[in-house]
Amino acid sequence: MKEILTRYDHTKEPDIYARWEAEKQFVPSGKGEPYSIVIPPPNVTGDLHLGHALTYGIQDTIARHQRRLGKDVLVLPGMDHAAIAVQALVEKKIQKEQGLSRSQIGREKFLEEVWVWIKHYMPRMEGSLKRLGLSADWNRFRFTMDEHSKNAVRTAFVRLYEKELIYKSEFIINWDPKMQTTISDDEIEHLEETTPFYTFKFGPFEISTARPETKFGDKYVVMHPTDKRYAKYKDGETFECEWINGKITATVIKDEAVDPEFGTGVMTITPWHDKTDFEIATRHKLDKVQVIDQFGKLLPIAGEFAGRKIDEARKDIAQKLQDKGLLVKVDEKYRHRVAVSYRGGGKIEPQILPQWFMKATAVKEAAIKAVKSGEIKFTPKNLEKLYFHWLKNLHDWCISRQLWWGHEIPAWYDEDGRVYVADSLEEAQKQAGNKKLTQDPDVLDTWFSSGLWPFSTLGWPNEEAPDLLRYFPTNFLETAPEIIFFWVARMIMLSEALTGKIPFKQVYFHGFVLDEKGEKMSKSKGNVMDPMVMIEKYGSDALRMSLLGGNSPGTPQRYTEQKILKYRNFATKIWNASRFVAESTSSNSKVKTQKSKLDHTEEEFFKKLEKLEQKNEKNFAALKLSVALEELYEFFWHDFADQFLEYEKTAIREAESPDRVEQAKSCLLVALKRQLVILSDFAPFLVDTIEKEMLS
RNA sequence: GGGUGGUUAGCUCAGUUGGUAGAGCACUUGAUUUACACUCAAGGGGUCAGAGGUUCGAGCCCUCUACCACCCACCA
Repeated sequence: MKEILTRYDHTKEPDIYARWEAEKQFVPSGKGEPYSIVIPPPNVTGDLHLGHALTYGIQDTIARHQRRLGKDVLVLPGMDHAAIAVQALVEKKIQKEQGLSRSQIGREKFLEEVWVWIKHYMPRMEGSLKRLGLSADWNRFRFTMDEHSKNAVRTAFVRLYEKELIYKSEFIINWDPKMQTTISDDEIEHLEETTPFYTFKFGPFEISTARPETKFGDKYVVMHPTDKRYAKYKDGETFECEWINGKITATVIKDEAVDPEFGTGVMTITPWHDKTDFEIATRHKLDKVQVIDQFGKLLPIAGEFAGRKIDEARKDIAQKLQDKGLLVKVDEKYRHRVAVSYRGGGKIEPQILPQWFMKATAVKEAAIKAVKSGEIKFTPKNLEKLYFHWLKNLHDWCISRQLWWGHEIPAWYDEDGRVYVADSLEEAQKQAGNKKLTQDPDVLDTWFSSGLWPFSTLGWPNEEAPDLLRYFPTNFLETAPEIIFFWVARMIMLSEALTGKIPFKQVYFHGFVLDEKGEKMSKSKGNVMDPMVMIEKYGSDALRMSLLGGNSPGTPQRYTEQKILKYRNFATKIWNASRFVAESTSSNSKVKTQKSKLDHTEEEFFKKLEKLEQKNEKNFAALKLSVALEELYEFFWHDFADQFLEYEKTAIREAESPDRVEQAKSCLLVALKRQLVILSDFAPFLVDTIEKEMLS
């Protein structure tokens, strides 16, 4: 036998993966009980981060375990076009490289640039996923913007429209003036800000606002119906009132949305630019007036301020009100939250615009039931509460985006503005006769196509697609709790609406991977740890085990290189214990254990090993991967390597009969092999190498 | 304002049918012609956030309090 190194050489891992692929190890056999995982497609926004390494590590560990149990395992890989995220990055890129904005470059050219981006990053990311050891069937790879996905999206849109679950309507939406698009409520984050808070006279009332620049069109003054201070003012009553640009006629409105405790308990409303105000105005059928345009500039209604940017005009407007003697007081240190686009970073300005919506009410009951009934299980279970809470308060989902990169909306308009929804222009033309049609310029929210992912990847809308029949609903979905609403809930809703089935049976949520200070890793903070660099340094298995071990589902973990060291050392330990067993048993290939001959120590050891195997299976069934790994670590290192192996080593050296030596060797070999089986879920590269180099 | 999770060794964290407190790192002492120094052996270090309750028995179940983290919400 050739000399074996004292270290596991992880640099050969890519070759091992290539061999696995060549041997078609990850192509489902089609035999046995099906077990399917459709991976959460990473955004094609760049390189993978540690969260990806964690999620795919969990999925692959589960997949390998199921495969080892004899199931017909499909792991379907794919990637997401990430409409707004990728568009923002490409816009930044062409701005930097060519000094051009997207409008300067034009839609067609811009999309070419996007594809250049995609084609650059997609292969890199595929390589990374393979480097993580993800045992996926790459023949079934899907991209959310490939032809198949496009077809699925069009079909879904048309069907939902026909079921009246999708509609177009004017509604108050979140407008991002920076990206020039609508975004959904979930794409907003709230940042605290200190800003002056003004109180003005408004007729007989005093009203407070942080945003005087929106107040030009205000002509309704609203208070709580039971507020005694204003009992003498009747709902619908009008009065003359001096305001920014002269006299106006204002109307009193009573509505429960007003908090009597806040400020003066009276407010004026700006329905075009505020959600609450919009709702009040809608309830009372009031006029809605636009004051700010899509670029964040004031419209002619602002009189002398027209054309000015809102932020700049604010102080001057307040000054004018003060000059007119309408200012009561200013609180300079008012803290409030501003809505900011999560992706683009622009300040959100609500606007009323015609947009496409998906109705929530009709499918949310089914989505609640799917989880309540236990058809879909969440791990950790407490996230079910979060899910129910969100669904209960769910409102319609704005699915159109004024972007260029994304799925085109399959809707066409004739010259009179009539809409035709169809899965192709030809079909739309059939409905429209000989009228000239133009397609809706908007694209769909990226989560619309992601929401179809578990079934669109398996062949839907072809309901006879073999993969769909065999592997849907899928068994396991692994993702981060932060996208429980964006993604998990929407997949469940869309699946119920389009297939009548649940999309998956088990959802497993991992926690955030944080830096050593407990802070989120981000490029701007410079605390990002690149999984590929860690793999270069320590090997893929060490990285995987370090992410899986020592934490529990849904809870965040602080992560340092030290943690990888622990498992890199574990890998070395396994390597050397195996090396010792292999080298000492190589002379006699026909080793076997005969239970009758086992001595007490051996018997106890094997009893304990059997217990470990049982516990391992139980832990996997309960999705306690961390516990399973830690138990394995303890057992292998301390029970096996430190004690049992030492015991047999002594026996081999000091034994008086050859039989005793044989027995010791066979015990070691059997014990090692059984442990390697369990280990192969967590450390596939290492175990494969040991088997190939030492035990074949 | 509402919700969820957390508080266990110096640090980072595990720990479910409730049964004498665990790991990694760090620390102390020792070992070595060694499978492995990415090692081994021995050891120090914990009123498991605080208070109360249930129980023969509580890190674990219940109640309250404190602090931390995250999420949600229309406070103009």
